[in-house]
Amino acid sequence: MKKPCHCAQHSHQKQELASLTTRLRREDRKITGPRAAILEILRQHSHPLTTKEIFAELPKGECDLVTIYRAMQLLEKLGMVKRFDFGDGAARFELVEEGDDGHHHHLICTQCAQVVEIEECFPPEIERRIAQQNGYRAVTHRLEFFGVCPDCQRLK
Amino acid sequence: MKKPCHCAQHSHQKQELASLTTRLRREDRKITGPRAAILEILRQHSHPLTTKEIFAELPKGECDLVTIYRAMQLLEKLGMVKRFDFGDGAARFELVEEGDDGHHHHLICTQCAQVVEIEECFPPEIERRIAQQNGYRAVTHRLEFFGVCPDCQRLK
DNA sequence: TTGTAATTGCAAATGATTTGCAATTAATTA
DNA sequence: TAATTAATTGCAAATCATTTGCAATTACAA
Ligand SMILES: [Mn+2]
Ligand SMILES: [Mn+2]
Ligand SMILES: [Zn+2]
Ligand SMILES: [Zn+2]
Repeated sequence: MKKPCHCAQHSHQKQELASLTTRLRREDRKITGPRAAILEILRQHSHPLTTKEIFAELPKGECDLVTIYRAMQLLEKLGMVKRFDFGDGAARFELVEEGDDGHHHHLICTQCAQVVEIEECFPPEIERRIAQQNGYRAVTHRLEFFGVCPDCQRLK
Repeated sequence: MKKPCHCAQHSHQKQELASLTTRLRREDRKITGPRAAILEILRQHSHPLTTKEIFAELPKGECDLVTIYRAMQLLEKLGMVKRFDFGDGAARFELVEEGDDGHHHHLICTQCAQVVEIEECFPPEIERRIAQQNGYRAVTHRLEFFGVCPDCQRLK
């Protein structure tokens, strides 16, 4: 049996798993094998995953693809994951910290699909102006960047 | 037979239609009934249209839905239309002026889907910084705004 | 342990888009 | 103007991601 590790990094992760299951139970949801496994996989990745990428990482037979689709719908509704759209027809999901809305953007390589998490956001003042000029309320945006990553430039 | 009209507006449209067919022929493409009809519909709209919106506007029996899908693929490849993704599963297309790449954005009402064409773009200097910091080249972006339009605010 | 609502698997349905293929046609060419 | 041919089209069927119906299973509160 492994000794439990209490370093900052791992205690953070443990914390997270507990808080995730708590969030589910708070909504009268059950912690099931498939859900725990899905959350675990999402926790191990810093970039958004497609439904079938999650499926592929799951020990074979752990659960049906449909179950993942249903889980992602639920988790999104509960605000536990954020859905992203890279424009290739498959939705991607990323875990969201409690209390956060998960809004952020990515830079995706058009050749190998490598993903970089982006800190920058569309300037709020410009967005406010756009909303105001058109009389729209509660305006937000979807934004993703595309380009050629360093590796793919080399292979040119 | 109707007399030809030479007012600014119509001559502009004629010009455009001619230039559109020219662009096609330049690539050894044929000007067919369906294509002319599709281009004509696109010319009459200032917002992007889905394939089935185009289909619906076409005189019934004018052409098959598949033909529109194929036409949009061709027109996109030739740079005559720009494809947009509002995240609802259906691609939208807008005519692009010759020599232009059609890059721009929209503000979409999340309740009634009303669309506003947006002039603003993501600040180039910030995009340049994002590209540089990550070693990416040829970086561009996809960006759409979402909010509640004036009409839908009233109906609240 | 029991009761019950939540969850799951499996098959089938959807909806958008693509593909195969034989018949049709626009645009040359003779 | 008629013959020639590559491009185009219609129709059916195939794909792909995602959703839905339903009966069997299960988490978990009492
Ligand atoms: Mn991310
Ligand atoms: Mn537009
Ligand atoms: Zn943003
Ligand atoms: Zn832009």
